[in-house]
Amino acid sequence: MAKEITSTSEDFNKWYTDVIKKAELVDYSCVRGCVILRPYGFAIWENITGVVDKLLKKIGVENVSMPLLIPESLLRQEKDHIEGFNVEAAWVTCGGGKELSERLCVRPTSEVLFCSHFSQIIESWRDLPKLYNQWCSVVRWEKTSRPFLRSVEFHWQEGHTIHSEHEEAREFTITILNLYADFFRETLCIPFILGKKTEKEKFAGAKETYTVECMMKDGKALQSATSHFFGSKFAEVFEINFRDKNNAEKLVSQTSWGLSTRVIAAIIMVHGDDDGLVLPPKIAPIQIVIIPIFPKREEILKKSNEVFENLKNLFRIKFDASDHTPGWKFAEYEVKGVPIRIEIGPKDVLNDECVLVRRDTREKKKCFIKDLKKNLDTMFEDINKNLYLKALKNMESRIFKANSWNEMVDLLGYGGFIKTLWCGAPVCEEKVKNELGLSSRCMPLKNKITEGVCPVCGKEAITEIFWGKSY
RNA sequence: CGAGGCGUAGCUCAGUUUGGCCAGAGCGCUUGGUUUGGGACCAAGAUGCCGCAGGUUCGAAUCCUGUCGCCUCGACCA
Repeated sequence: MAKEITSTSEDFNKWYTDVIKKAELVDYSCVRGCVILRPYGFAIWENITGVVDKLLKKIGVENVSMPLLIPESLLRQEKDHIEGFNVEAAWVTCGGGKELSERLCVRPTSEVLFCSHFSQIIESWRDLPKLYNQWCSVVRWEKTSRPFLRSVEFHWQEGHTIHSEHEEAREFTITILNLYADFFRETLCIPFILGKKTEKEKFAGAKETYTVECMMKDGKALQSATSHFFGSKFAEVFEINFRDKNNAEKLVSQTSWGLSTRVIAAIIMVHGDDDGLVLPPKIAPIQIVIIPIFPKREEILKKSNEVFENLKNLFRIKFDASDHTPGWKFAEYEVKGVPIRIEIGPKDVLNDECVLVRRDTREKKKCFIKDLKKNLDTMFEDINKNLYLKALKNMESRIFKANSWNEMVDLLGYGGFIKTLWCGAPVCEEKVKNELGLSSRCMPLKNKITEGVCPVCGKEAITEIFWGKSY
């Protein structure tokens, strides 16, 4: 066996790093915490950005590009914001062989750059809203890093919008959250809990932070996309004001939201199995691979090529005529998570057939070549459905309700989310964190609270909340 | 940043305790041939400043000091 992958049951963390290496998604670079996205890994990201970019443009978001560097004085203007990012900031202190008079921060996020720009270009209510986004990479000096999950440099999109009214901004925060949610469900086949972060867990400088909270196969949580409502918190500091319809001066209301290469970690850990990646068809760099069983036999090569030519404009498809054995290729494309493979061998050529094999279920199916297109379409649909439902089942089976502190303690060993009521007090959240090792994941948007008490302090509860271990 | 583990061939590792026939194995890679419906086989090859820098010693992969990097678990974060 050439490519050994640690099994998920033996060591989930090792399995994860094995998979990303064996599937050739990343390689480690010579800079600590910075990884190289290899062609196959970057292709996944390109497919993700392609879909998300389209969704954003559909609702009127425009792409821009902000500088990589932020002057220290600018970054320091909003107090909560710099506090949140201070420890993980990377600084440029030298340029052109000279010490700089002011340090420049390599952007950890671009709120302040957008703010300072907005303050320049906004004058009238007619200029609003501005719905901006940029695709870029940012740097956060993380102490420990793991590819896709947490790295010093990572790629993402960061959206920044300003609106004339708080209500409109808040609504937009939720619009984006729902856009992310649709993307996770429809494109990535990943289930999630939509919710609001607690004060403790929210973004540095935000008034409210909303999250797409996903559960990995091992029961741990991954905050996979976020959307923040700022109100006028930044607008005040950066003086982003405008004249409203009554000629009164007014501050804008603001949002920001982001989705990073971390979603690739989610894809790996939600769908993957002991044989490697299982990629959702819509973002798989190779959706179909054709494997000829005897690539040197002319009739097989010819038939395979014919199939390839017929499908190549409909799907992202690869024809592998290399001289590896079929068994080697089967395993190789399974590691890489290719959703469907087409086998064409001597028996098939005789009947003008081929064999379709699904990555997610391993199901094999004979198919007449003339019916391929139709069969592939339905198979892709099935795969999409199956991936989502399987992941949903796993998540739901790992959400445990607890009514008391003792029940919470009893549920600790199972791995997953614990759902309780909560009084809203930070001390209770702190206690759960310190004594149970669980952080609050989110307060669900679909809050079904009627009445009850907080299991930590016994006082009246104001919300439902999910607890869990997170990546 | 705290606790632990690890750096030897492209990869996985043996060798380190007890310094000296100790530069090794398997996989991969190259070439040729036979194979091919679940990671094929045979033959012939190529590949190393033993992470890096100092030190101890007649002699260091092996002992000492420093340093860099990686992994796991905490803390912190998307």
